[in-house]
Amino acid sequence: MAEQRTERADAVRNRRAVLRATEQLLTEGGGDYVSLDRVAALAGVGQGTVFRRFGNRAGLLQALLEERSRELRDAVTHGAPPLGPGAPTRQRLLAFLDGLGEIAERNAVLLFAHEQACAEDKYSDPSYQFWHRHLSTLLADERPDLDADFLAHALLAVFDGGLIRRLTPSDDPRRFTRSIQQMATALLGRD
Amino acid sequence: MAEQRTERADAVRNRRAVLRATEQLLTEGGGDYVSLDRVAALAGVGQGTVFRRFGNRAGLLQALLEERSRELRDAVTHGAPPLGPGAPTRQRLLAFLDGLGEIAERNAVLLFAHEQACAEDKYSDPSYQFWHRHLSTLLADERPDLDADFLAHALLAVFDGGLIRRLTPSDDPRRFTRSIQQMATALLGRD
DNA sequence: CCGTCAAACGGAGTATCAGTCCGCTTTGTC
DNA sequence: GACAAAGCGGACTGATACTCCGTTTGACGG
Repeated sequence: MAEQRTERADAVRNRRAVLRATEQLLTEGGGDYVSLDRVAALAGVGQGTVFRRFGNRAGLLQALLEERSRELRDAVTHGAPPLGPGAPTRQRLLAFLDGLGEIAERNAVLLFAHEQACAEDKYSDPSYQFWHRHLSTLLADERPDLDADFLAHALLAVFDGGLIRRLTPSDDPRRFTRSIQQMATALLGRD
Repeated sequence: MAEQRTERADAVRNRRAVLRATEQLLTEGGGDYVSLDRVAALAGVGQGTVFRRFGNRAGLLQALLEERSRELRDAVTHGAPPLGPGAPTRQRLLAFLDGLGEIAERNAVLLFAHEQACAEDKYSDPSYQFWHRHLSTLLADERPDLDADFLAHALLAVFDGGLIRRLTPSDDPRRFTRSIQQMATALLGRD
């Protein structure tokens, strides 16, 4: 609970270097290109450092993903409408899908690499659980007659890196988001 | 196109042995336990044989999966209603989800291993494309106003090995199928 | 400014796999 | 039974995730 010692200066420097190296390798050569020795080499650190910091490959990608979705997470809990509390449920839901969709579209490669690395633990990941809880709550509020827990999983399952890559042509980068919003609307019905 | 030579007797024997070995390892120790040298050893063949026959790890799992879904595939194209042609679209769709759901529930581990191994190629897989085409056609027929192509991908995305494992408690083995049927029904609306 | 020590580091080492290669064996056929 | 083609085996390669431990570094009290 209490306070943790301040992170050592070299530790901070290295953590950043590793994340930036990961980003660079990811854009340069895709998910498979991000091997941990390459990351370490490019960041100018030893492999041990990478692992001490991030635990494993999945943790590294996870950290990067979280860095890129922190804003949405905050907006959803403390932000203003339509994302944050206060707005009508249906509107919040569509706004949330828009936000998550944009992140996913812009990070399809990272998302895919993360899914591969996570394997089964994807569902125990705090980030996943957060999105799931949020979605599930909104869905339950709007359609108490349906199985909100399942539907939340189902909607999140569509945020698949590989699928999004297929469904995101460069001339229409928001195609995926539009489609999933349409799907959610159909799911909620006209009411 | 013409005819291919009949498969040599030893080849048949080995192919079967490899598939059976894969099954056994899968149930014994899960997806990660199925390494190709283990499969080869248990089947009593060399690794080369496994690769010549199945191409790679994904191909091996794919073959097993296809073996276990061939029946549904046939029923969908040539079978009697409610799966086959002739029945009302909505009924065919629910019957199809029931069939695919049962296969998925019973083979969640295999499904998961296959997804891991396939990586991105999952979507180019003939089996995937077949299910997608079928679903897409049915959806387009029932709700021409929606994006059937996307919805078919979305529904198939929910057939995720890891998710199904989580959603399939032993005391209620059809939970997943029921939920996805409910979801499809909501999606199609009351009409 | 310096001594101390826990925290952090580096990178060689380990274990495990997917997938290849090529000399040898089996099978089907005439 | 001889021949060619199809198939076989398993050692080998290359890649990669992750570990281990001797060494270095930085924060901090004196």
